[in-house]
Amino acid sequence: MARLVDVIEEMIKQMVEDNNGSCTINRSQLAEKANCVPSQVTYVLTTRFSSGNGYIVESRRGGGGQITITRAQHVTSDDYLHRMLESVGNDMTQQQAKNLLGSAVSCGVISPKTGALIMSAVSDRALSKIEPDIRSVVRADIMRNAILALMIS
Amino acid sequence: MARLVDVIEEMIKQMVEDNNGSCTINRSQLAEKANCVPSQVTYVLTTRFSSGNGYIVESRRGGGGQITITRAQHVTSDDYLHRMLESVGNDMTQQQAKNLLGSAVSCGVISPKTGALIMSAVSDRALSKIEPDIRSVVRADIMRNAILALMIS
DNA sequence: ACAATATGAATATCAAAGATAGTCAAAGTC
DNA sequence: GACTTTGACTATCTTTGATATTCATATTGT
Repeated sequence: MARLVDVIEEMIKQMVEDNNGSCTINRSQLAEKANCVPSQVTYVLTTRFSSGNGYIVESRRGGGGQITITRAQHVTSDDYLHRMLESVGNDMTQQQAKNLLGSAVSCGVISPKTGALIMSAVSDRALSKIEPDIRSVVRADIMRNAILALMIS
Repeated sequence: MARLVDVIEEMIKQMVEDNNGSCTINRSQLAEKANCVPSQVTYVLTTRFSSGNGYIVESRRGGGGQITITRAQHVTSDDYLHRMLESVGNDMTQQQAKNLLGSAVSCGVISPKTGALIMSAVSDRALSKIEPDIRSVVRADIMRNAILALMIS
């Protein structure tokens, strides 16, 4: 008996592949199709389509709400970014971020401007309201999402 | 299922573009055309045509009342970024961020790539580890820092 | 004629209801 | 013990409608 997670994961991946690397779903509808509660879809998305897995997930609530899943495309020159992504661990200090971005800039993978932009987003200053004990975890999350955005666009 | 907000937003944008960056509407008439209550038009104007989105909305009540929507012309991108920075309040929802960046992209102030990059950094997904009650405050912090980075570089 | 007021015609506001998606913890499964 | 499944509760966005506000014009009192 196939697990629900696997069924839903397959359904979504199918839709993404059938649609040029991106698809938009309605959570409740998909849940009904898969015969499960809506939050199960959310669970699958967070465990199988996280940024670490190479996907970007965007959503909107409210009337006509929807979820869009996009697969990051690995083009040849994205190898560096790919490794960069993998090298982002569970947490990341400001200094680590600076080093990582500095390397990418000096390799010409990203422009100095882009480097400065991302650095500003993960700086201690930008994250000052976050409790110190989870700050570097959030920083890693943001960094991963930023790298994915670079890979996609 | 198209959302009413999207339909009305499109109608207004079309009229603005068809008319050299500015148009004057009659709220009740537009509401009738879109098959909705008049206040829905007001809602669209406040959520999609705010000054943060690069529009100026003026209105008059009473007999012959009307609403004029004008696309603000931002002379320099620096100017635009300045206004953008000012329009970031104490907190910011994901949707607000998306609107703000979308406007900047469509005005050509930032590239789609940069827009996607910043969006990824302030997405709910990137900030999921932050407690919900301060998440939008942190989002605003990051957004402000990112805009500053754009202004500097 | 003039000023004050009443009337009708718009738009603004705000809160309630509706429609989705997210969160989290408890229970279940392997 | 880690992963999955469920569902009650929460957060966010949209839609609707009742009420308030504003403006132009007509009417009235002197």
